[in-house]
Amino acid sequence: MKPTIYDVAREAGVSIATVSKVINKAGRISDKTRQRVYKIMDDLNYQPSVVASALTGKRTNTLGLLIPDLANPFFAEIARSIEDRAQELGYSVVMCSTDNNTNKERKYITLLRQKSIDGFIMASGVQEEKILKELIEEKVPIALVSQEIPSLGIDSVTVDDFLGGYEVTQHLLKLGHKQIAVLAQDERSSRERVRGYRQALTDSELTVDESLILVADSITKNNDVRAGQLFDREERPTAIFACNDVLAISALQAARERGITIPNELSLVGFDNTIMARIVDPPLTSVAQPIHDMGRRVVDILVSKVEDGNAMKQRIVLMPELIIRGSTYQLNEEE
Amino acid sequence: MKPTIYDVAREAGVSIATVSKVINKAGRISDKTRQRVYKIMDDLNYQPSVVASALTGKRTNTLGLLIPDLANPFFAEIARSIEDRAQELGYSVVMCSTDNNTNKERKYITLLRQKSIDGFIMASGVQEEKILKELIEEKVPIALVSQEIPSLGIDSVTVDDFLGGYEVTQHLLKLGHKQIAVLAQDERSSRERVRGYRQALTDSELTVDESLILVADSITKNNDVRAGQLFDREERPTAIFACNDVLAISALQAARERGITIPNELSLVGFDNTIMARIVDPPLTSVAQPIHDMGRRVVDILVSKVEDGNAMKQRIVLMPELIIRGSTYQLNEEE
DNA sequence: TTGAAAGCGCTAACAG
DNA sequence: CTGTTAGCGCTTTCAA
Repeated sequence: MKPTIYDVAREAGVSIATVSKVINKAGRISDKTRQRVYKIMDDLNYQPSVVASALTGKRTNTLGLLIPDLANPFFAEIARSIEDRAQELGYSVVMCSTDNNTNKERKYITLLRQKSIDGFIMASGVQEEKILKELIEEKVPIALVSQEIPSLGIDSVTVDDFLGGYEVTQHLLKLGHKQIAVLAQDERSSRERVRGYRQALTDSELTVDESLILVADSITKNNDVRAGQLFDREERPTAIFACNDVLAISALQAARERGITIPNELSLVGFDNTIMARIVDPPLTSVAQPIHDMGRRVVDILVSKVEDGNAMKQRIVLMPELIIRGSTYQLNEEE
Repeated sequence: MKPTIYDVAREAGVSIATVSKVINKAGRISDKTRQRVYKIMDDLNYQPSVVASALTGKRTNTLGLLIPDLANPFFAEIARSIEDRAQELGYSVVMCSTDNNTNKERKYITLLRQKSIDGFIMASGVQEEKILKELIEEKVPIALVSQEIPSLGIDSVTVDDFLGGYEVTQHLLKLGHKQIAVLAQDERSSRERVRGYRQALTDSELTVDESLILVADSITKNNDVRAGQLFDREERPTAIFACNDVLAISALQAARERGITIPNELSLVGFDNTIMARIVDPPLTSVAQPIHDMGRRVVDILVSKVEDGNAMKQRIVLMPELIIRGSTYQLNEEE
């Protein structure tokens, strides 16, 4: 059997209260007893039970992470950075892939609440505000990453999607592109990026051609079809801004299948700057999100809320960075 | 405050024991009381506390997953499939990226044991057998995935790495390659793959040129340098077998930098068939592991051990599948 | 500086 | 079929 606090107390010839105090570095314990207790704990290889201590109202030191899809490189990287920071602060994290499905979100949340986790990080694009409201009402600490819901005033760490979209578009405009298509996802972040795109066009006194903006259906995998639509138009766009690298790469493949060369005949920009952007050929111009930082900050925020109920609310917006690679190119004059 | 079993009991006018029984569908309860209790639980939005029930010796319904690196696409996919299956069976999973670092492994294991998780899945290439032995002695359920340690007789789900290496090599031999280099990692699985490579050569009555086998140091990121070494030899190999896609892709990039075209001047094979294999150009011939199946099976095994202490031990070996894509090519006669 | 004892929410005999 | 009660391992007053 695993030793309990009673075993330690008995061996050390003290009461369990004393042992508890030395474990938690609480109260005043004489150096002598403290040493003795430490020694016994060591000898017995005693590990306090988090379960028991949680039952008395202490924390479980466990966070829940709701994320759309762990197998997606972007989210996998976020998950990793979150996990690293959590670990540094003494927390474990249980991860749940939601596929952005409201039912799964619900299920996971109930499940994790039964397990008394200390707080939630939502990287999932929670659509149902009700879910979040309930959590807030019950004072469960939450922090969002890579999404924000201004109306609820929840702490969050995001990247300035609007700016990202704006910069991408400006970059393409500078290269001489006027026919810039957009491949978006049905998500808040995509919408912001598209807003940036519109703004950049407007600022350059160009009109927005709505037919160039395609929203991919997030469930079905028919992204290629979408991209295809763009290529099969009579007047093919000279550039595509994809709202994430996955979309960009499906466009890249669709182009390849049609013998359209990138960047000569088509410039392509992605978003997220995942590992995939670096390995395709030509390497993909993409907008980098400071993933590492985002994970770290969101954990810091959540933990501060967990450990101090009325920690200051914060909404952190980090800057995106356009990483220019080989997939974008000066438009030829003659075209 | 969250309602407790007492609140439910009081409202329903029964004892907590009765409530406990309806929650756990144990004992015999009249339909009438059951319905009443259910109704109250619903009205109060009562959620039983896993923490409290765990303290009485029941399970936490939580598994620990030790994995080298969540940000690595191969492991991310495994993690996702494990999580999906666990969720189906009512378990949550705590994920820990170990970087194959023994200290981290130790730390995570202690941490998770304090939290009374029900069992461990090790996808991490645990080197220190002692760690595992301890766990086994203390009867903590464990299952390995993507690695096996025959000496300890631990349940595991793996792919036949030897066969994978063998098939890759045969494929290359059939294409006429004789100078086949290997890029390996310092891991058990790589060693098996290399063993398959050697066997295939031997079976074709070719001698193994040890200088063609390079083992990458897993920590430093100098894979490119390794690949470079191969290209800068006087007699350049005509094919490279990389023991995983990441290595393959660094070789691909090194080749690209040197203007060596694939597959004309160099055939390249990877392993794992991650998403990366599909998106590079040319697409990478790679060995597919049935990741989805592996995750599922390993969870099934672990859960069966958790729920039935003396479930049968199993070591499952699944078959790899060589996926031939554009990166491997018939060697020209004249060369 | 230490210890006795109550209690956290639930389970599992056991008794009725 | 239902209730009483003694823990599970730990924290936390409150006394000593």
